[in-house]
Amino acid sequence: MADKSAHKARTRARILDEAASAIRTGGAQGISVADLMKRAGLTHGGFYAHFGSRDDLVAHAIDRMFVDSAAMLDRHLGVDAGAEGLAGLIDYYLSERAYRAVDKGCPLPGLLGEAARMPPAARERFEAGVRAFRDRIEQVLAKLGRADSAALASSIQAELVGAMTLARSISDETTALAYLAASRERLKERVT
Amino acid sequence: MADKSAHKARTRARILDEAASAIRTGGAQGISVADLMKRAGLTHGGFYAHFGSRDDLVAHAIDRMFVDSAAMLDRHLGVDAGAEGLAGLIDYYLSERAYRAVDKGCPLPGLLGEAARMPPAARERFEAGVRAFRDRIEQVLAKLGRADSAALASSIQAELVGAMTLARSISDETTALAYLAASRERLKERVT
DNA sequence: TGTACATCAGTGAACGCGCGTTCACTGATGTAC
DNA sequence: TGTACATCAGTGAACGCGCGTTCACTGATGTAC
Repeated sequence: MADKSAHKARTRARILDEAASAIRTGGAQGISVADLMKRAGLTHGGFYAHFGSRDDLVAHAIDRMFVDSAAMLDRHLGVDAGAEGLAGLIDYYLSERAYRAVDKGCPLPGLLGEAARMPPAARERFEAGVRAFRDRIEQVLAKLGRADSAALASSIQAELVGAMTLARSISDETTALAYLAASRERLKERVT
Repeated sequence: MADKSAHKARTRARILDEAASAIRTGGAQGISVADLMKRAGLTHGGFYAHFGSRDDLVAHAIDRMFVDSAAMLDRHLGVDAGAEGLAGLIDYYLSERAYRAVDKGCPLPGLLGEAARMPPAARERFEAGVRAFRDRIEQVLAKLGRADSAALASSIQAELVGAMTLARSISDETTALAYLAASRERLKERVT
């Protein structure tokens, strides 16, 4: 019995992993139940033993994605992070590595455009993730004594996600990487 | 005969208008041929007298959207535009009015996320639009004597589209408008 | 330890539906005489 | 000016397809005696 339910939990986690990866690449609208189950090595009928509906899966997958994202923020903006922490986050967030790892990393660039059209449960999770990201940046700025920490945090988040989304939308790599480099340098100037 | 073909051209333009509006709201993936034709007051079968396929329509609609967008840029960044022109563009682009007019205005925020998944013809048009937008900003900055005009133009474009896309993705209006205000002020500081 | 039974994760055929696309047609309009 | 014909924008039924979802089933595993 214990073995059986552990097995089920592992299968569910595998489906969620595949969903998170597929959504980052193709958007929440772009995934199909049958496709996902095939990627997880299963047949589509078994899906409903794990999730109530496609929308239910999307909401959980988005939750999952922001857990990874929060871990990334913690690594750079830990308790004692100062200006170097922020600079490290900027370099990492807009790195060539992050640019290429479309199926991993921050879920914001991939989801931004369709957030407004998401089913309510998924959207709530999405917005909580956006807020948490912004608040972490603001906390560091406030600790650095910036009076305008709230507005500056919003502005920095906007440029971070804007630059990555733009870069990913462009097919010419040189141009795409130039966008990342330009925003990396500008952003670091702005936080120091 | 002349009347007939003029009539057909007008119908085609009406379909394109509806498509541009629907794509801005629901994305290129989100429109359906039948839905579009109904909005234009026609039945779906007639669609193929005007366009070769759904993809063909999407490509033309995106072209169309960037024509409107170029007109907006011209208004603010005309031949003799200086710093005030840029500031005007920023205020306009991130205005509450532009935020609410999802079905008009700049096509970038709505299309960014799915650009990478668009059919080739549509994507080419999209990228030409992104380039034209960036280049216009760079020209003004260069004329103002900014040595870093290329990188700064990219960075400004990233924050412009990032702030609007973020704002549109958030359901709480106060928070959304705060994003716009924060980036408006920061961006104007950066270009003066 | 061995056998009989219960559980339940996963299978695969089937459903209704909306989609993009095709096509035979209609009927208003423009042309020829 | 009036009639007969040609054109063609738009109609609406039909198609094949992939989708999300349902469901009767199978067969491996865990439990009871």
